[in-house]
Amino acid sequence: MKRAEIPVPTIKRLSFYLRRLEECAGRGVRTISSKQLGDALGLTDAQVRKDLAYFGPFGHPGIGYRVKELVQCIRRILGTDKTWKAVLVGAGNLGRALAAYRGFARKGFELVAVYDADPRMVGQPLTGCDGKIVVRHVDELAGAACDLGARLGILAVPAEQAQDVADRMIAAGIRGIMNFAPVSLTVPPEVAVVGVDLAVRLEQLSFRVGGLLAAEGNPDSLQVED
Amino acid sequence: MKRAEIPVPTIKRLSFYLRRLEECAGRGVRTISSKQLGDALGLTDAQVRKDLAYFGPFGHPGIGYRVKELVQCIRRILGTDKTWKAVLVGAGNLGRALAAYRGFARKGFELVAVYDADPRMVGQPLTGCDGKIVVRHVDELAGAACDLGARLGILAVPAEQAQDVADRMIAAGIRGIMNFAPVSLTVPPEVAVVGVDLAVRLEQLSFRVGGLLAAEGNPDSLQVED
DNA sequence: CCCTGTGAAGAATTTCACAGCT
DNA sequence: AGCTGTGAAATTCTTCACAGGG
Repeated sequence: MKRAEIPVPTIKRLSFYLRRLEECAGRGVRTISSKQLGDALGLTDAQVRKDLAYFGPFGHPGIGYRVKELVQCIRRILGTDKTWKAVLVGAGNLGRALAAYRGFARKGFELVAVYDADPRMVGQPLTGCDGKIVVRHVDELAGAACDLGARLGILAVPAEQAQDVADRMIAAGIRGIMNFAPVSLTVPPEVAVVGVDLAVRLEQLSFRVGGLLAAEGNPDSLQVED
Repeated sequence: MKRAEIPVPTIKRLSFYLRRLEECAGRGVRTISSKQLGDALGLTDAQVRKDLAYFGPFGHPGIGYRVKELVQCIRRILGTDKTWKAVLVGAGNLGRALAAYRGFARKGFELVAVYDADPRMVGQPLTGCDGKIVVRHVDELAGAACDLGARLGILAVPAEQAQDVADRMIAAGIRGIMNFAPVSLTVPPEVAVVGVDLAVRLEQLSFRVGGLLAAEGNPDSLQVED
């Protein structure tokens, strides 16, 4: 098998395959066919096979894919077989909810520090996260990656401050940013950014329920996973 | 201009155009060229023009696009020129953070009720949201859309309950669901679903920073807005 | 027979490049 | 000159369809 260029859509679907496979593994399912996996996600069997085949011949003809084996492989591809340390900036409503979110730890992401610019927040302990994390002032962010070993940053500050904080994160050695602020960040090419803008998602929903196309009785696909 | 089929990627980008345009409008910018708008979002000028031209000849040759005019048009296309009423199910960490999130109201989404299955939650008032919203029991959801006029539902419950609650929402008349649970929902074709799975996004970030491709020194695009 | 991996065909999307308006 | 709207070309992605293994 050749190491071709992997399509971007394939990479996005990998996470959904993994999610479903982990669920199957939890239910004790041993093997799954491309058809079964695809049906659960609204994809064709050919799509599933082609996606997975980019990374190696994981399937077993006549059998399908071994669930536990495939889970391991996809985790390694996505990089979630290792533990990632992350810092969070912004201890407002959203930031605190994110800090308390169990899903991060479950996927191997460890929050090592939380920062905020508001002096009233600084020094407060965070509820919900098992560790004894205390909010620090954002000025202490410099060097965080070196000192704490963090390579990922979660950005949960207002739009106006997002670019500035992103710059500080990068200066501190952060290599990947999960951006909850409703702006497009400008970053050097070696830094990765994934955006999570709730307003944007809401607009997609609004469009599909009552936007221009829906108003014209268009029987389009109404599912948007990503 | 003919009413052709609009590409899905175009629809997704519309939200990002709008976000940028609203920011420009706020700074008093009157007109913007496809080049300027594209650069801010990492797209080509041709892409921007083609996307916008699907919906009408909004541009003015030699001038560009009038910002306020275009904001209005895109809002109408997306359906965010109207107010949408929504219910939220799940008053845990995430649910409460979402209820307090100002961005919803700012985009014209009005939260009219919040539900939870935990009896300890029921009856508690929600902090952060200006209204006097009290958590109700999820059994009261039936008929919510009729009674309160809600057409959108925000699903912030654990994965195990997500499908069941989605079914109840649909029975209650909800037509669009924003799903924060890490599962793919099965819904009738006339119901729209947009998923927001933080674990999935985190995996995308992990992949780009240290996954299989990154490990091989691949100089791919590291930006994922959506 | 059931299932995967894959070349080839087909469909969708992006980029190019240029006519035409200001 | 500067900029849009748009066919046509180029590219990317998905589906088809079948050879071959279990």
